[in-house]
Amino acid sequence: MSKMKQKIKNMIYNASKDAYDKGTLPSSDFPEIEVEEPKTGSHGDFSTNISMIMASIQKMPPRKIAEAIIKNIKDPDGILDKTEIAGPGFVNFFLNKYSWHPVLRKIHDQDALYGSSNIGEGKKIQIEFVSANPTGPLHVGHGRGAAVGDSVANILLFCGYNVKKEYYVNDSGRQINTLGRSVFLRYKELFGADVQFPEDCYQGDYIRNLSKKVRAEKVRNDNGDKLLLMSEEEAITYCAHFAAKNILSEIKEDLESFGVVFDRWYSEQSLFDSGKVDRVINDFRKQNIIFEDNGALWFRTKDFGDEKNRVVVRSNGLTTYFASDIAYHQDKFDRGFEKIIDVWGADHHGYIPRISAAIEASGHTRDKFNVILIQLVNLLRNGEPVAMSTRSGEFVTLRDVISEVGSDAARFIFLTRHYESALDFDLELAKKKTNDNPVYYVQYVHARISSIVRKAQESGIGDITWNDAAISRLNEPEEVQLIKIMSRYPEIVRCSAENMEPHRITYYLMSLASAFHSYYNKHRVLTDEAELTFGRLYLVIAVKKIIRNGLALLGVSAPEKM
RNA sequence: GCGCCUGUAGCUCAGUUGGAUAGAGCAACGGACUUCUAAUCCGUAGGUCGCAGGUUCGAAUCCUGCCAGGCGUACCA
Repeated sequence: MSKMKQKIKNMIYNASKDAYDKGTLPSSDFPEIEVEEPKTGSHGDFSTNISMIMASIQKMPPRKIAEAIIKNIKDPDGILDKTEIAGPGFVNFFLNKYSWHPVLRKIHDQDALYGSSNIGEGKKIQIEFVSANPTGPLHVGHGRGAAVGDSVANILLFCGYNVKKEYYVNDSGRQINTLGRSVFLRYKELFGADVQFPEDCYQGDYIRNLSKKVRAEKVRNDNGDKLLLMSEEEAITYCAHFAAKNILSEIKEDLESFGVVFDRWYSEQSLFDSGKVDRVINDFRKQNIIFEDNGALWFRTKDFGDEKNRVVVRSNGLTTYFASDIAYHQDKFDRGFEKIIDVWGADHHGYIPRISAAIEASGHTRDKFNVILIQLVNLLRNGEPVAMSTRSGEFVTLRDVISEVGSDAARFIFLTRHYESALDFDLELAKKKTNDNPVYYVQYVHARISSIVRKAQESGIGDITWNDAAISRLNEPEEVQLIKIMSRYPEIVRCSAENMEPHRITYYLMSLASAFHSYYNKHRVLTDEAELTFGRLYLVIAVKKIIRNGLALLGVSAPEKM
């Protein structure tokens, strides 16, 4: 909470108490005081609804209570201009314009840490995101998950959590086998074999490229046709490993160019190799949480609120993904994470009750498990849908998008919506350098201020530090407005962390940018008066710092020049 | 059928966790560059918050029931 808000709260509390002591208010049972910032300026800088809440307790009409409170308000620091009663009984507080100035000092002092907090109290928290199967390149949908996951991680870190980012690699199971089969068939084609390429194999061109890479790899030792001499099973396994490794390193590259770096890449196969999957299945069998029916092993997810029980080992002896997921999520808690976040595509939402069940069965409460469901991304070009079908292999990859519109624009656009609503991503729009495209609108503020600072330095103005006389010159309504907006930043960040909603920061930055651009157009920073210039530089540098900090949380750069 | 998400200005979306007269951008119209970056700004216009009830001082927000769209509902991943 902002310092200012806390001050107002204290004033209200003390005033209520004084009113009770004097007998104006009959009850000392005060509800929690809520102070908010009204959206319309005519309702003051802060406002409280306390008298409406108190009405039933005090058995008095709200406006009477408001009167009693206002009469007892004390303002030793002189921050108030006036107070008033409005509407059904709101008490509105109008602050003296000078009372906002200390916010600027705080921004300069805390610098890159302005807006940070310790609400996380160092709690170990893990966020797992992207986790795309290494069977093909990342596409735009994965990009949205990456942008959201990475940004949430940044925000939580900024708020005092001990955050680890993880990518779960599905490097085992059927789809990896299919990958190997797809590559091997294309490989055979390279040697003139006439193959009927099955529909359930991966269709994309990248499979052909991989088969060529397999051949090239082998060519160092022999004619490149070595795989044809192996058993089919051996060859497929070889291709599978080769291809998965290759694709995974491409995925890693793509993510890095998108500014996303993981702390750990966790292999699904390792859960089998270390025996963790077997162990958890055995444990749960003993506890009768897993039972046998019709030759398959079932998890009693229904007992934990799921709509039906789920298979963990099929009657053919193969485990389902759910089996390794149980072990994986148990392992997350075993590693000491107090809270885990999974970022999934919304089409996986049916999976939540299953994993929740597994977590509860492992002895953890389900409130420690959070899922962020990312809704669909519709890729458009000039308003027309771009074909995207993984089946035919015709999809626009994240790599394509980044190279076309840039990482900054892509990340920002992914974060301009709440992740719970579907997003239209228009490639042409993302490249536009107008107000249609808010990325540049925000970055432009940073570049403009950088330019002003450069000019100031050229004219010999040295370090900009707090100076009472200079700061007191900041009286223009647009200046006070800017400071007020800046004072809200820490609360925005906190809110964004609590709800795991990066878009709140995106919107905040747009409104700060808007206020700055207005100010810039109306007033000059570099004036003939040294003192005024100094004060205004102090102001705009504060804006610059917040823009930089906020963009950093979104994973977007803050350019000095544009 | 059941479950999850969505429904706010012509379009794309916010909405401080229940507050006062519901806000931005785009598109439309009219203005502002000899001055720190016009990738900007200022102004006008635009609304039955899907519909109907309910909860209370007060509802876009909470509860119920409908309507519409998307997704999911495998011994698939």
